[in-house]
Amino acid sequence: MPRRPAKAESGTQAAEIERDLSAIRRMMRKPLEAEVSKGNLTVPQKAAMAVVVRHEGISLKGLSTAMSLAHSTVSGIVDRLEKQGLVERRTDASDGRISRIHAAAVVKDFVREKIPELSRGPLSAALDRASAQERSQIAAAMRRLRELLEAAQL
Amino acid sequence: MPRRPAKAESGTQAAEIERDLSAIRRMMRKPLEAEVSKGNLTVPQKAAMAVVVRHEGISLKGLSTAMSLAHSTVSGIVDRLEKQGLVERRTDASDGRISRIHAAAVVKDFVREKIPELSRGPLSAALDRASAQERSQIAAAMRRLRELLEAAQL
DNA sequence: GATAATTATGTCGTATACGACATATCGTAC
DNA sequence: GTACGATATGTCGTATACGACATAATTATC
Repeated sequence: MPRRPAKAESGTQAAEIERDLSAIRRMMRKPLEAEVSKGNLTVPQKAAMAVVVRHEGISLKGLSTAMSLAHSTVSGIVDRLEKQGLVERRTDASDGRISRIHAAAVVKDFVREKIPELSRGPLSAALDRASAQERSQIAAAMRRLRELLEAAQL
Repeated sequence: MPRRPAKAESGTQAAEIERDLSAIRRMMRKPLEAEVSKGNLTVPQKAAMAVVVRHEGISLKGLSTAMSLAHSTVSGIVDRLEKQGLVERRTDASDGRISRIHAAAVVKDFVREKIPELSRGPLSAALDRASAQERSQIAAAMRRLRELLEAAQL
């Protein structure tokens, strides 16, 4: 028989948070998709480009770590970017296992120019509507939740 | 040269929050996958089952709304549950457009028994490690972020 | 009562996203 | 220098997840 504490139920909160996360994720994606259909990049592709431009020749491992995604996922993203000629894989000279990712010259300028606005996605727009204090609270809560999950993971 | 205002940069916060969300999502999924490979349900499937058991004969539209997912996504989830015989689609008698989703008898008991623990996923475990105050702060921040995104959506 | 607009699903193509497995390469121990 | 473990990547199968489109059925409009 599960105990039913009178105090705030973490189970109910968990369910609520899960729904919130689902909705948040969905809305963060939505407005960008419009831009994507105009021939631009998807959200993860954009994020990957930003990292690659900032860290020219980053390894796939490094990129997947930076993006908090599985290497197999990032491999597919890079595949698609490569197919569009936006990125190139070059095997490292000294270590043949590593495939270093380089941004095409055209893209570097493009990204450096556009990233400030590109990175101003729906999340930034939403945060602008909040006070500095609220932003800090949200950021702190997010960080805390991540820590809690990491701790529970062990 | 990007200006560096002394005050908190919402752009930096946004980038941080995005990374946190990615990591959070990943960790929330991970431990469940182990259970899944034991022949159980995936996270979205579990969530769908919980809703269906609670709302016997819910429409696909209703289910997708409850889950904050596109109807096409939920359609696929129901497909897979149906293939396993856990769920059944029955066209509504009075309105032929609606396909009402019913949980198999076996599943109802199963879910009613197991859901309390099943829903005690990694998120609940993580929240247990936090104080009641922290939990409230996290839940509030999540709700606020969702509201902000919804507002920005308009 | 026929037609148009709306609504609920289904389906398709594509892009994430993961784990499991395979392969190639490096470092190390021997 | 060879065998062995660790590491980096690639590949495969599956499950989300979405928008766009098609279809069927209800409702509204005339």
